[in-house]
Amino acid sequence: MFLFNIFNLYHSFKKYKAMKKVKNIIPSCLDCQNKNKVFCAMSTEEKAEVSREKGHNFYKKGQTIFYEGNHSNGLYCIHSGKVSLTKLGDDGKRQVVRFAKEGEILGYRSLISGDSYQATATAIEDCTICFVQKEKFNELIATNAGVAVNSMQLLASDLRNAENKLISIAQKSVKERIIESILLLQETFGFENDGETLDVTLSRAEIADTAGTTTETTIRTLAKLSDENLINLVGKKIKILNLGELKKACSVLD
Amino acid sequence: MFLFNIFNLYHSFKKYKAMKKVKNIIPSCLDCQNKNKVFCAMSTEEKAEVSREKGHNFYKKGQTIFYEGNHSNGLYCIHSGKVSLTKLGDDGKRQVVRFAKEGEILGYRSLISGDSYQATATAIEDCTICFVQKEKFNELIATNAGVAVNSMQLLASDLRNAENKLISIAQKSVKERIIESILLLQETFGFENDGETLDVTLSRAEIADTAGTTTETTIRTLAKLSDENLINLVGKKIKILNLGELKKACSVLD
DNA sequence: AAAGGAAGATGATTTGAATCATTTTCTTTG
DNA sequence: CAAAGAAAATGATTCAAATCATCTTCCTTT
Repeated sequence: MFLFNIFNLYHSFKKYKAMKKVKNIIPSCLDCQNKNKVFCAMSTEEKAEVSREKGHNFYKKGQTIFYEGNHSNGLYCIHSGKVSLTKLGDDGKRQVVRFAKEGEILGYRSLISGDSYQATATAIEDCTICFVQKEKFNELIATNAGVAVNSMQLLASDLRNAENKLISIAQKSVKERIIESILLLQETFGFENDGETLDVTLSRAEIADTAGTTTETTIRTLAKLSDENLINLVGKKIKILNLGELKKACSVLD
Repeated sequence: MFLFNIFNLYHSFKKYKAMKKVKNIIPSCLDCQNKNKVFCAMSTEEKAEVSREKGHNFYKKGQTIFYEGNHSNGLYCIHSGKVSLTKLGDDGKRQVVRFAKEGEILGYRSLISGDSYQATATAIEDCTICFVQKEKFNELIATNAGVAVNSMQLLASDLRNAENKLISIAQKSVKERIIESILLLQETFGFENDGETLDVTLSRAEIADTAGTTTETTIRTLAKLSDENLINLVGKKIKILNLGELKKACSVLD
């Protein structure tokens, strides 16, 4: 009975911690510490105004922020947490298009093109995300050339990444693609304090959807990479043991 | 001897015709008949100015307009002719990223991102292409919001296409991808006067590079599609016999 | 603490497409 | 026109990765 209470207490505590982490107070854009590649061009007044009008929301791990095909009525700016953007193929198979973290914006492209959202955004860990109305963003783009230029540059860089990914998937082996996925995760989310553990947790299936392969093949390939001492697997955590070799192995020098 | 002369004459004539086709006089931007998704926002004065400063060039089929990795110092606007944009994979295999025809602009993305050209542009038939200096384009973007917005929209639409292509290559069979390539060619270049022959001529190898497969597989797959009476092959020319069925066959309903 | 379900792991089998090899057909050019 | 080279076609073989099937481990929930 005593043990049971301890047990319960422990769980309540875990939940409390999780809640606490999520239900942070949202700072206004004025003192948002994230580096943001688009909104950084705003003046203090503009920031204050956006901040006044914006909304925000909490998303637990696994929750969907918006769906591919949904009508787009604004843009999302990640205040904290990590997000995956996926698209569905004709047969329903998921493909990760990119990952995003705090400071990054989602769904801005649809505002520019006037389309509906082109991908589904899902929280891969608990998130706090602000929402800026379509009208506000369009107004900003029209009045602040800096914001417009930054948006264009972001688009251009997303496009470059998409095309590079295209070539990878078209031409590289599964092993190389899985390595690329690991490297992408490293570049996007970096390491934990130990300097070698990737600071994300994905299921094997999610990694498979990133590399464009199946779960089974991903499991086998990760095991192989572990055998080769390039990475180390502890549960869902991936440590990169030899970044240089890993990078070498995914060029064709292999 | 007489016959030989006729023969020579015939060949000279063919060459002359080819030359004539290429060495057209370039109209100024003011009376350029191409519909252009970016420059259409320019005023008459702006057009006149761009026209005064722009250059132009002739490219024979097979010639390269610019190379991936080259420093970008301006943007190309296709006046006539057809172009393929390709990227090289790490192992040197080519991948067609997109096709472009008269009215479309090439290399603008590099100006926006400040990178070097991200793809190689090659004339797939004789071309006349104008060249606008980087400085001029940047000036336009800064002073004409319409041009800026149009550029953004173009970027956004290129990005959407790239991501869709990514999913296709990642998830679809070779047959489906080849059909998609044929459909892409149809959408980009349309039909000849007969309303069924694709108005482009590509080698099997080029189709393979578009679909992300090998030449042999492309040949076999085209033959199969021909057997199924979906297309018809006469030399390098492809006729689409049943557009509806073809579209159906490349969704997974297959 | 136990049950149930999800995720991970592993083996066996199949298969689509690449690769290699050769032949045939077109195109170009001296 | 004939030779040479490129592109297309076809067959045989190999192989990487998907699929199918089963089992284990981990996590959640009651």
